[in-house]
Amino acid sequence: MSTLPQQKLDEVRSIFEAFLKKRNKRQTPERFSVLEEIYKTDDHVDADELYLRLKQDGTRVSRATVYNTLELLLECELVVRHQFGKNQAKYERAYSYWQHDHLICMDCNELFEFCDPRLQSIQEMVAEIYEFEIKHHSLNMYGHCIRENCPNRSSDDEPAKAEAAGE
Amino acid sequence: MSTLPQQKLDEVRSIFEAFLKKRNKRQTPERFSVLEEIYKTDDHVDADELYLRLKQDGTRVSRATVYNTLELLLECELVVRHQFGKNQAKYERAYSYWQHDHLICMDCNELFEFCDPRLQSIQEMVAEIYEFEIKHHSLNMYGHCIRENCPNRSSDDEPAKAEAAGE
DNA sequence: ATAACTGCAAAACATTTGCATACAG
DNA sequence: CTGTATGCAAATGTTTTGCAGTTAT
Repeated sequence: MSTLPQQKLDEVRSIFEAFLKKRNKRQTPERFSVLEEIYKTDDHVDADELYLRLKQDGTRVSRATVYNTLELLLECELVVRHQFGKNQAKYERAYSYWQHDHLICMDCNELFEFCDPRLQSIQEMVAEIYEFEIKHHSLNMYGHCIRENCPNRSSDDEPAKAEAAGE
Repeated sequence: MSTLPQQKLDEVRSIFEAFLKKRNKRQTPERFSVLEEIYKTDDHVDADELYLRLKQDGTRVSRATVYNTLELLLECELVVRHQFGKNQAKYERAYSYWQHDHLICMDCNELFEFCDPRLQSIQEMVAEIYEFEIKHHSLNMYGHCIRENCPNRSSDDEPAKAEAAGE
């Protein structure tokens, strides 16, 4: 799933071209570099990581251009942005991939993707009740995984809840 | 729902006291000021807003202390933090309030709270499948509300999707 | 008393912006 | 050619940190 068939890459590229043309935006090599870099993997990358990867690949783009291009890619829905609790957005390719939700281990930060059709029903019901046109949603579940090598194992850092109102 | 009965405030306060004692932390007036300020309303406030409100109420606390105290309040689960797409966290009182999810209008930023029991089932199923102990989740739905006075009405800013792969 | 907490200001970090230069149309 | 996009560096906005002074225990 990590690498993408050339055909899909071409599709994605032409979607972006069409979008830029429609908006009277220029088709600069930097923009296509950013697009291709983000479509190279199925990672959830942040803007700086993307900048560094591009640099490492020998593509000279500035951070400003990376941010700028990501904004365009969000607008044409070729990329989605996630906010996983930190103040740093993560970006992920979106074309022809299932819309999924996320499960995050708070110990090792491992990230899993899942999908449950009931969310669609919930979304529709909420839309109807509140008279909204819902465009998208973001569902993240946070917890502890049970992996052997997960820092969870050494849980001296116990949640220390407040179940003691009258202690 | 905005104002809180004194009894609940006392409960919340003693939960915090117990938590601080358990952690060998000091019970400073600043910490209780922050707690009380956030429990005064059902708003979703950011750290700076909280700082300003405290200042206006005549309580002298620094931003650093606000952030610091919010961290403690998150740990004892008296407060929850939300990341609504922007890079600024919002905080909300949590004790004795229903765990709810959010519906956000992308035009006017109006925020609605909802709750659907199916989410609980989804959470349990995901926990079982991925062998996770899920602690909490965050579900936000984004869209357009249908209110008369919502900036949505003047939608010249149409999504401009990329449905034209072969244009 | 004394170790932890506070306020302040500076630092860190992510993101945005302004402006001179480069280049797509 | 022309105006838009780029790169750079400086600005912004949020959160964190270091340190001297203060205070709860």
